[in-house]
Amino acid sequence: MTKLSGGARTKDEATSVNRREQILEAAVVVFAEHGYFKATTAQVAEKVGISQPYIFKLFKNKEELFVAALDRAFDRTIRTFTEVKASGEELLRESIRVYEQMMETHPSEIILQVQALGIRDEAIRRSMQTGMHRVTSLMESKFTAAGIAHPEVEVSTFMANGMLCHIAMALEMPNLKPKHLE
Amino acid sequence: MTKLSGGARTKDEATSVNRREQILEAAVVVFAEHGYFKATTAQVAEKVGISQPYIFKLFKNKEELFVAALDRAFDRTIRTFTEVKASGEELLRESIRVYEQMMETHPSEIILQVQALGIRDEAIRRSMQTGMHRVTSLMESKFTAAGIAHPEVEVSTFMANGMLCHIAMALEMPNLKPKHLE
DNA sequence: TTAGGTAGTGATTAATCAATAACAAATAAC
DNA sequence: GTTATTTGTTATTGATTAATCACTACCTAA
Repeated sequence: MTKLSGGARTKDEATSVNRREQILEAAVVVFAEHGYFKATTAQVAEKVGISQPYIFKLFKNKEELFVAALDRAFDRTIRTFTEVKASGEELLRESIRVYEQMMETHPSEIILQVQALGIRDEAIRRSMQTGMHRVTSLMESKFTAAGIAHPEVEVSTFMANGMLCHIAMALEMPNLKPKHLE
Repeated sequence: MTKLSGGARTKDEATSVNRREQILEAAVVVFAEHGYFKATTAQVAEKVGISQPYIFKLFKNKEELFVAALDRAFDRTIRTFTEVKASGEELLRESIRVYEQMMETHPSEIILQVQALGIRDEAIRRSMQTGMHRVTSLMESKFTAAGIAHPEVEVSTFMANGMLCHIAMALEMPNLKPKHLE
């Protein structure tokens, strides 16, 4: 086997870095399906194909695992919106488009964000706060750079409709989705 | 003591109807503070001044208690918006006003609604669905009766901003509140 | 060849809590 | 004044599950 440093090994090899990723991927799905408290670390482990205790070698506790999964979801959100290259008028339309795309490709991460809204846990709330702040700030700078008239108001409306969309999905109420999207 | 039927006795008397109300009032606060899963029936009981098992004489289980508390929160929301007597232009402004008032007078019920968004439990989700539907339908009929141009779109925007407001409160992020409110 | 690191497991536990059962006291009814 | 009903309590348990501990197998570098 070739000598390799760090995490740059082949994909199916079990480095702890790979395991972390696998666990996170499973955790997002399990947490989204059952909710933070009902989901068990055993379910996550089973999905990955490892033993339940091993999760605690890579994550300090269940809370930290959830926070890491949540951060992952926000990372994707940020990345998705960052990649939007559109100017002026089209920025809003294009942002909505990629958002809707993300709802289809990564529904569990959306559900996770909705769940985190209601969890009263300190660490999770902080993670949620910074996540929301990151998205808001990003959109504000993009809207401003695009020369949109009242960026603050537009971003606020964008976030409001985005959250209503999230909620419609989490509650399985398609009729609740923002109306002017069509 | 006068013989009375139903729940129309003096307030400090311990009829099961009164107890139900007391328990619900306490439950709203306890659930809002700790979240559905972390909150214990013992905490609710302590706040009322009764024993923990007695709660199960009046509510089948914890889930039913939460659902009853949630329904109560939506009942108030509905009542609040129903009482708005304003026509045309002013309906929206007045609706926002009473909503903001409710956020100050009954914050726990708002928090409860946000929490319920993320709970994956069947019964709770159904209750949340009908709650959201009731509010949406009510506002739609009011907006329509007031002769507002595109009632569906206006209601959707109203709901979106309302939910963002809820979220801003639950996350303690005042900056997240809809911008055009000021 | 041995010393050390990485990846992983099985067994267990300590704590928590919803829910039940069995009992008691007060109130109302006849 | 005795019976029935409502209102409540104490004691207890059954189930769940995050987290720890002690241990093994394997690889690799000197």
